[in-house]
Amino acid sequence: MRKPCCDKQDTNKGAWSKQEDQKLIDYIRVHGEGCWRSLPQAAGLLRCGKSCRLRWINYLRPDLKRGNFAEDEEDLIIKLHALLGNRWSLIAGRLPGRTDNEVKNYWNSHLRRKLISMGIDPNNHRLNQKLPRTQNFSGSDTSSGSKTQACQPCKPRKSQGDNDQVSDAGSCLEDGTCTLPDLNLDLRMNIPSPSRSVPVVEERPKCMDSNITKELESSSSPTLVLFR
DNA sequence: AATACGATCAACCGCCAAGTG
DNA sequence: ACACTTGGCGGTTGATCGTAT
Repeated sequence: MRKPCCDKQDTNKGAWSKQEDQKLIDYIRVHGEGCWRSLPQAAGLLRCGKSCRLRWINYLRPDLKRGNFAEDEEDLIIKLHALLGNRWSLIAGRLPGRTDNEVKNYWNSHLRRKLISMGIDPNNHRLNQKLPRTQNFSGSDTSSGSKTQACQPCKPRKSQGDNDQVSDAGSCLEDGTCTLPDLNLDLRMNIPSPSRSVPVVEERPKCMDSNITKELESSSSPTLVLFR
């Protein structure tokens, strides 16, 4: 039997109140992030540590960029998804100010549909021959362009979740349905001139960045529907 | 105006991997 | 080497809001 992450009976659940937000912000301002398990008690919150972490990362962090996704952000998400599959944290790591949750939600609510409407299978980024594909991506033709075939070389982080997404990986190379685009990926957001502290991806901790870079570099198979 | 329906997004859940003793 | 703890991730759920009927 798995141990719960915290003593559920003493914790609040559901939407956060302003007071709770403020407590969390105040505490992290003083003590910094980390030690999520003990944080709630220390901060005087009746929440489990996981909940605090999520709230901070997805909503309260000062460097979050909220609001609609720009067209270049959309394109980047699609490209990265073609490469990485549902590895939202990695994708979000290339989008300054965006969280994995936000990217995931945006994918599921907007981009998936968009690809489908273009006749592209959002799981493997391959053109679905049966569907019409007369529409431009993103409604305008500025960022859309050559639609090339894609498949997914990504290796799932774990054996479960991604499986269905990547099961098809590489198959397009074999079955010859995919034309080979030149993989012209500039997988980084251009930040015009950040007036302040939007953290650039390089700041992302751990080895994430080097991993993704390696992955991209080693990705010899053209997997993307490119929008350019 | 009321209701139904769909879309969106914040939050939770369960699993996994890394770290530690 | 093993067990346990903790942080992090992706999938899913449910509340809320907007739109159509």
